[in-house]
Amino acid sequence: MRCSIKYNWPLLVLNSQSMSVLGSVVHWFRLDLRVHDNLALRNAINEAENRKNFLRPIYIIEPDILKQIRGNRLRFLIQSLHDLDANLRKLNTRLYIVRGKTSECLPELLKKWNVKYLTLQVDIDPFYIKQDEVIENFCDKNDIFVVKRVQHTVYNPQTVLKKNNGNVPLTYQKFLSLVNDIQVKECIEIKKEISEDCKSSDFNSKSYDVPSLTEIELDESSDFKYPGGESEGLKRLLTYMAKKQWVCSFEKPNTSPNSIEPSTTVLSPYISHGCLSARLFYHKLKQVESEMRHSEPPVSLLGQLMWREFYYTAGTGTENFDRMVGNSLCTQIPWGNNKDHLKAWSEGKTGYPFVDAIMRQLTQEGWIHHLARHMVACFLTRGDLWVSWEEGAKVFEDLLLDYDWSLNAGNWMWLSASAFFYKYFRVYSPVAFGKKTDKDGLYIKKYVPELKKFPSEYIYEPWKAPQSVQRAAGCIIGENYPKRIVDHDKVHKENMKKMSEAYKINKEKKALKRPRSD
DNA sequence: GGACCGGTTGTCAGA
DNA sequence: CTCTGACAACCGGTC
Repeated sequence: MRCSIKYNWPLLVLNSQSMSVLGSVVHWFRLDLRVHDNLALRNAINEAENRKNFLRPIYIIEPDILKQIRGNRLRFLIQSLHDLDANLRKLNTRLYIVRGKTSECLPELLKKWNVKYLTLQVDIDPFYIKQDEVIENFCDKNDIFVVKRVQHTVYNPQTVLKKNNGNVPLTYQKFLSLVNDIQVKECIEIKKEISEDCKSSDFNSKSYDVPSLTEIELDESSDFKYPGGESEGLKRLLTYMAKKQWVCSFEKPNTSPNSIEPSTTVLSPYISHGCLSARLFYHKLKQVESEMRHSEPPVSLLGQLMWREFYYTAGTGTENFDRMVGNSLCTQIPWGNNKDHLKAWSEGKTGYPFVDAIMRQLTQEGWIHHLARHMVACFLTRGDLWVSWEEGAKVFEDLLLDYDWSLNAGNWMWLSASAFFYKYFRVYSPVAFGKKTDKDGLYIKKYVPELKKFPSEYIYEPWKAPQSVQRAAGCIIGENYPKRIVDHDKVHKENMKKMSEAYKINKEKKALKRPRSD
């Protein structure tokens, strides 16, 4: 179990000055790329100042990550690191970028720097859990005190699970009832400049600088829609919180998935990277809501934040949460394995313009509206292509700026009707759904420019356009834009039957597992 | 055990 | 333009 450890050593234990000068305190940044509301960072600063130790806030860039994540997310990360460095410098410290494999270079540095105290944020992604175990073992053996803080969510998922007798709350309402009476603590502030004594001799070394975008072969010149960083995140938060009427009347299902400019806040990339504290968002929302009548969860803005908490709780309390097999929450469904369909979907070449527009916006900008995610996730899985939600989740992991381990797996299970949501007969139509908020298909015309000149009448179903219309629009279906890869009307009904079968088997299995009461 | 309720966000036809 | 029911009938939580 990962919980924060309280630090109680009396300060008098270490009183030799020569000893304390040699020691270092490290705060290890991962998914908490901010100075505000960062308790682990403040713990590190206090410890360094009290003991006159060197303070080294670090971030580790793994060589693999440059290959693993695509341009948009990598760019967001690098921008966030630049901003973090700048914000740390305002406090008279800096960010030390370390390059290498964490399991190798971190123990080496902890020794080299004579680190006595390491602080970090608890993260629940199995990747981090595994990595942390290695590092914590090393620290244990080398008398390095480790302080871990839960600060990526408003509530501590472990606390919520405990309140539910160790069980994962399976409905949103149940989750809300569990957190209803939990008091949310105020945010942490770090304002005071850090003492000169905490600067090590290598403070000005360029070798620890944040790499430039050009250095890692990313375009620096373009104007980016969602620049990374704490400063951007805070600015965005304050801009939206100032629109009090908008905040209080927000209802998610009434926002548009296909407006040209986002109809929601796009705070998610900042929260997922920890550029913005979820708790700060919570308190700001509470403050605005206290002033007037407002919408309520699940549809309100606060409700959106609670969805994140809901999935974090489920992800924390479930083995193999990001997989179907071995995942107790997930209905076992015999998904197919059509690689061509998966490829067409991920590249925005399904022949369904609305689906393709969404996938292309995702590739280009790294963000799509939540309901747009519904559309394409349903289409890939239970709606049309019958491809496993795990495949879709991998593509989202690659492309989304706001990629988050527990939210990604949780939402994919929701949309594929594998967990949390079960009304599999509610299928999104790739033709009808987008029309509700964008009758003329302006969104499609922006992201699928081949179809720019198509008349609105055919923009959602270009295969229906007569040859003469296709020629006039300069786009022949099957040549300049793909023919649709499946017939939605036909295939979604077949898939519903398959879902029904899978549910039936699932039910029988569950009945077998249930202990008999005689 | 069983009945009932409610679930952020479906679609289509018809009133 | 908004509302309704049919479609076919899911699940978890509660009493």
